[in-house]
Amino acid sequence: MEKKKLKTMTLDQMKDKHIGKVGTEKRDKYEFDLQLEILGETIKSVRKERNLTQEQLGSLIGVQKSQISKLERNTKNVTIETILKVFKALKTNVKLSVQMNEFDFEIA
Amino acid sequence: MEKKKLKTMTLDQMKDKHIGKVGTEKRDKYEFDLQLEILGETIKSVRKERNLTQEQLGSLIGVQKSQISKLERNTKNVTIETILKVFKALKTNVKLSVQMNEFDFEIA
DNA sequence: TAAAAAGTTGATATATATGGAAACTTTTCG
DNA sequence: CGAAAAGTTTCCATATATATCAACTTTTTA
Repeated sequence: MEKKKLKTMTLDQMKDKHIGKVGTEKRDKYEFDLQLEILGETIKSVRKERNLTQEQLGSLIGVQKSQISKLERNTKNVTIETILKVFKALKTNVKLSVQMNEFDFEIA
Repeated sequence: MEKKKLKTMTLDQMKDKHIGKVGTEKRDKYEFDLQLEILGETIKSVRKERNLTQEQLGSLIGVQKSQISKLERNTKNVTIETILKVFKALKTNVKLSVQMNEFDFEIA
């Protein structure tokens, strides 16, 4: 997690992406039904917002860029551990909400 | 998914668990940071609320009760596919929300 | 309190998620 | 356009998640 030379993202770089709103004001939030397909897209879009290449994200986690590519295009299923690892590296919080539909549950 | 003899959960059974509130009024919702430990507990608590045994839940999915036990006590990591399968059987909706912390992202 | 039901654990087999390496394609930019 | 950077894909190895079965422990209930 700790690196020697830190290059903090400049405000100008930020302005390019988030016009007007600054700092704590603007907080991007993605919410969606848990699906494999969407998850990959989300990783990609968060990574983009962090202005990272697949290679950079990979090195934060300790994997090759090809691995990131695979996760983003999810050709495969994913484990929770991987999800946590990726979003932690992206300094992004992940919440899971579980909502029971109705009381009409029935058993055989 | 389709079974011959359906035994719908009676309202009385429900009242035991959800005092006062009836039907669509009361909807249980669990929300938590995505963590392995909590997830297992959640499966268990939703299953209990559905008044199912591990064996019954297992048969809905097509696995043995021992497998459900392991998921609930999660001795292991879990894949998204498994999460989806379990909660679908429990007629429970699963949402994932992803929130970016700040703009203070830094790269080496 | 004994039997039945529910849940746990360990051994084991199999499927598949993770990951690297390298070649390849696509995008970016001088 | 042509080179560099970024992203993708294929082949492959390895770790591990899924799952069963059977024996065991714990809980429930008649």
